[in-house]
Amino acid sequence: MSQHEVGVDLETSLGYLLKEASSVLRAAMEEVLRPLGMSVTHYSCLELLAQRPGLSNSELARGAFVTRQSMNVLLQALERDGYVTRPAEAPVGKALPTRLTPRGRRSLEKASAAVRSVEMRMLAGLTETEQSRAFRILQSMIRSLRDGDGA
Amino acid sequence: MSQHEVGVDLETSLGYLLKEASSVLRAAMEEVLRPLGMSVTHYSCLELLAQRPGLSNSELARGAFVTRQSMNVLLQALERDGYVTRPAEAPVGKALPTRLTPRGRRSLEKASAAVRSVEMRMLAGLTETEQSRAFRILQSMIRSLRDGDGA
DNA sequence: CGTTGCGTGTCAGTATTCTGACACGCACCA
DNA sequence: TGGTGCGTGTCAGAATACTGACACGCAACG
Repeated sequence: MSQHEVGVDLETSLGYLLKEASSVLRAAMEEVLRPLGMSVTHYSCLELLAQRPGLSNSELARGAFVTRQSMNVLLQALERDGYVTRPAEAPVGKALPTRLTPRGRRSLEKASAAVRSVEMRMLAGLTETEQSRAFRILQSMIRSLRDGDGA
Repeated sequence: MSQHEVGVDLETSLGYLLKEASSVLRAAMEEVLRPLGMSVTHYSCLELLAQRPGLSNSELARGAFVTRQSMNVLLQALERDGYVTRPAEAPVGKALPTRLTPRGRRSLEKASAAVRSVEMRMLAGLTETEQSRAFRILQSMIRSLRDGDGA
């Protein structure tokens, strides 16, 4: 029942392995983020804002792979606790550009270091060449899946 | 602010790319599974049972990357709808070995073909060599993260 | 000028998953 | 014989994310 399968063989499926890797990575991130009182989405939001200041709620949602509704609840909490700021009025359109406060930036520093250590650990057994290959391969997978999206 | 970063550069982070790939793959799977009235976890459970009959609730949960509590609610629904069977009494210990019914097997066939087509699309732009490399690289990442788990 | 399409923020309700906790069965070892 | 550790199934509650829907601002086009 495990050879000449019409379906998907879990032992050799790259899709399954991809999901497993992502799951283990997420768990490892949660582990180091929990002591800092931060969730993965929480961290993702702050990191996105540090690298691309002024992102709107919808853009943050896309970057963190959640819906804008979910990101909005998070942003409201972050704003309430003084980690980010949003203008009361939209400078253009309806999009509210969000920015980190000094407190948010400080909070991110420790988290970012922690996450970076996790990523280093993940890549520990790989050569530079393998890492570049992994990068290109993953990008190819993403592109292939996106292209055939509405086809 | 994007070079010599202490933190994580989203543009070059393998961790971020991994999450993105996983997210896109999940979305693609949901898209082809929805017409069949099946969620990703739903499908994962059936596929696991097809390839490893007699798995317990906890084992299925680990295989599908959810908690046993979540898997249990799913299993109860699947059992109620006649896709799987579980004995009333545990043959040994407390673990209840689960098996697909003919109906479950039939339902899985279409889903498995659909998911397989998604995986084929994902790998369309990759050579055989690249696929083997991807496999080994992902396994290395998983092992590295798991090893340093409780360290 | 109107209207069509697209992206956005937001409200409400639903679903899903998770965390915490308890009791049970088995294996191991003192 | 009794105790300890581990894995399991299950109940209850909370957190989280999602789907659906609405109104608004902007740009493109007739």
